[in-house]
Amino acid sequence: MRIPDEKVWAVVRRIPRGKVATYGQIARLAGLSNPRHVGKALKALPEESDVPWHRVVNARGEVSERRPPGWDDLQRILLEAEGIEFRGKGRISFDRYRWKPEGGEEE
DNA sequence: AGATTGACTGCAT
DNA sequence: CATGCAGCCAATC
Repeated sequence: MRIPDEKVWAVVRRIPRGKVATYGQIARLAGLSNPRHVGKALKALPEESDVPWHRVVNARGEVSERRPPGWDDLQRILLEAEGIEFRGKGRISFDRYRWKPEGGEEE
Protein backbone atom coordinates (compact mmCIF):
# COMPACT_ATOMS: atom_id res chain seq x y z
CA MET A 1 0.00 0.00 0.00
CA ARG A 2 1.38 3.36 -0.93
CA ILE A 3 -1.06 5.14 1.26
CA PRO A 4 -0.56 4.98 5.07
CA ASP A 5 -3.79 3.24 5.94
CA GLU A 6 -2.63 2.76 9.53
CA LYS A 7 -2.39 6.51 9.84
CA VAL A 8 -5.98 6.79 8.77
CA TRP A 9 -7.00 4.21 11.33
CA ALA A 10 -5.08 6.12 13.98
CA VAL A 11 -7.02 9.28 13.20
CA VAL A 12 -10.32 7.46 13.24
CA ARG A 13 -9.42 5.99 16.61
CA ARG A 14 -9.00 9.54 17.91
CA ILE A 15 -12.61 10.34 17.21
CA PRO A 16 -14.36 10.79 20.56
CA ARG A 17 -17.44 8.77 21.25
CA GLY A 18 -20.64 10.45 20.26
CA LYS A 19 -19.04 12.47 17.46
CA VAL A 20 -18.40 11.99 13.76
CA ALA A 21 -15.77 13.09 11.25
CA THR A 22 -15.79 13.49 7.49
CA TYR A 23 -13.47 11.76 5.05
CA GLY A 24 -11.98 15.14 4.22
CA GLN A 25 -11.04 15.83 7.81
CA ILE A 26 -9.51 12.43 8.23
CA ALA A 27 -7.70 12.65 4.93
CA ARG A 28 -6.17 15.95 5.98
CA LEU A 29 -5.15 14.66 9.39
CA ALA A 30 -3.75 11.48 7.93
CA GLY A 31 -1.74 13.46 5.42
CA LEU A 32 -3.60 12.05 2.43
CA SER A 33 -4.27 14.07 -0.67
CA ASN A 34 -7.59 12.57 -1.60
CA PRO A 35 -10.52 11.76 0.67
CA ARG A 36 -11.18 8.71 -1.48
CA HIS A 37 -8.08 7.07 -0.09
CA VAL A 38 -9.58 7.25 3.36
CA GLY A 39 -12.36 5.05 2.14
CA LYS A 40 -9.83 2.69 0.66
CA ALA A 41 -8.00 2.45 3.96
CA LEU A 42 -11.23 1.79 5.80
CA LYS A 43 -12.10 -0.80 3.22
CA ALA A 44 -8.87 -2.59 4.01
CA LEU A 45 -9.62 -2.25 7.69
CA PRO A 46 -9.83 -5.64 9.42
CA GLU A 47 -12.99 -6.22 11.42
CA GLU A 48 -11.00 -7.26 14.45
CA SER A 49 -9.73 -3.70 14.60
CA ASP A 50 -10.90 -1.40 17.35
CA VAL A 51 -11.23 1.40 14.82
CA PRO A 52 -14.63 3.10 15.02
CA TRP A 53 -15.01 3.33 11.27
CA HIS A 54 -18.73 3.87 11.77
CA ARG A 55 -17.94 7.37 13.04
CA VAL A 56 -16.64 8.26 9.61
CA VAL A 57 -19.23 9.83 7.33
CA ASN A 58 -19.17 11.87 4.14
CA ALA A 59 -19.27 15.66 3.85
CA ARG A 60 -23.04 15.70 3.75
CA GLY A 61 -23.20 14.22 7.21
CA GLU A 62 -24.69 10.98 6.09
CA VAL A 63 -23.48 7.41 5.99
CA SER A 64 -21.80 6.52 2.72
CA GLU A 65 -23.14 3.71 0.62
CA ARG A 66 -20.87 0.75 0.26
CA ARG A 67 -20.92 -1.80 -2.54
CA PRO A 68 -22.98 -4.42 -0.71
CA PRO A 69 -26.27 -2.82 0.38
CA GLY A 70 -27.11 -3.44 3.99
CA TRP A 71 -23.65 -2.79 5.42
CA ASP A 72 -24.37 0.92 5.67
CA ASP A 73 -27.39 0.07 7.78
CA LEU A 74 -25.10 -1.47 10.37
CA GLN A 75 -23.18 1.77 10.58
CA ARG A 76 -26.33 3.67 11.37
CA ILE A 77 -27.11 1.26 14.19
CA LEU A 78 -23.65 1.74 15.64
CA LEU A 79 -23.93 5.51 15.45
CA GLU A 80 -27.22 5.47 17.27
CA ALA A 81 -25.58 3.28 19.89
CA GLU A 82 -22.95 6.00 20.32
CA GLY A 83 -25.69 8.46 21.11
CA ILE A 84 -25.75 10.15 17.73
CA GLU A 85 -29.12 11.28 16.51
CA PHE A 86 -30.19 11.02 12.90
CA ARG A 87 -32.34 13.46 10.99
CA GLY A 88 -35.30 12.38 8.96
CA LYS A 89 -33.71 10.38 6.19
CA GLY A 90 -30.47 9.31 7.78
CA ARG A 91 -28.51 12.47 8.07
CA ILE A 92 -26.59 13.65 11.10
CA SER A 93 -26.72 17.16 12.58
CA PHE A 94 -23.18 18.26 11.89
CA ASP A 95 -23.48 21.34 14.07
CA ARG A 96 -23.88 18.98 16.97
CA TYR A 97 -21.81 15.92 16.23
CA ARG A 98 -18.96 17.25 14.11
CA TRP A 99 -15.59 16.30 15.65
CA LYS A 100 -13.03 19.04 16.23
CA PRO A 101 -9.61 17.63 15.29
CA GLU A 102 -6.59 18.54 17.46
CA GLY A 103 -8.22 21.76 18.48
CA GLY A 104 -9.75 20.63 21.72
CA GLU A 105 -10.65 17.01 21.85
CA GLU A 106 -13.29 17.17 24.51
CA GLU A 107 -15.47 14.29 25.41
C1' DA B 1 0.88 0.90 -20.12
C1' DG B 2 -3.86 3.10 -20.70
C1' DA B 3 -8.56 3.38 -19.07
C1' DT B 4 -11.98 2.89 -15.33
C1' DT B 5 -13.53 3.05 -10.83
C1' DG B 6 -13.88 4.25 -5.92
C1' DA B 7 -16.69 4.18 1.87
C1' DC B 8 -15.17 11.73 -1.59
C1' DT B 9 -15.22 17.17 -1.70
C1' DG B 10 -16.33 21.69 -3.07
C1' DC B 11 -18.53 25.15 -5.79
C1' DA B 12 -22.10 26.39 -9.00
C1' DT B 13 -27.03 26.07 -10.46
C1' DC C 1 -31.58 22.03 0.54
C1' DA C 2 -30.97 18.86 -3.82
C1' DT C 3 -28.61 18.12 -8.12
C1' DG C 4 -24.66 18.55 -11.40
C1' DC C 5 -19.92 18.83 -12.89
C1' DA C 6 -14.92 18.79 -12.24
C1' DG C 7 -10.66 17.51 -9.50
C1' DC C 8 -8.06 14.27 -7.15
C1' DC C 9 -4.73 9.85 -6.28
C1' DA C 10 -4.23 5.06 -6.00
C1' DA C 11 -5.70 0.50 -6.96
C1' DT C 12 -7.69 -2.63 -10.24
C1' DC C 13 -8.98 -4.37 -14.94
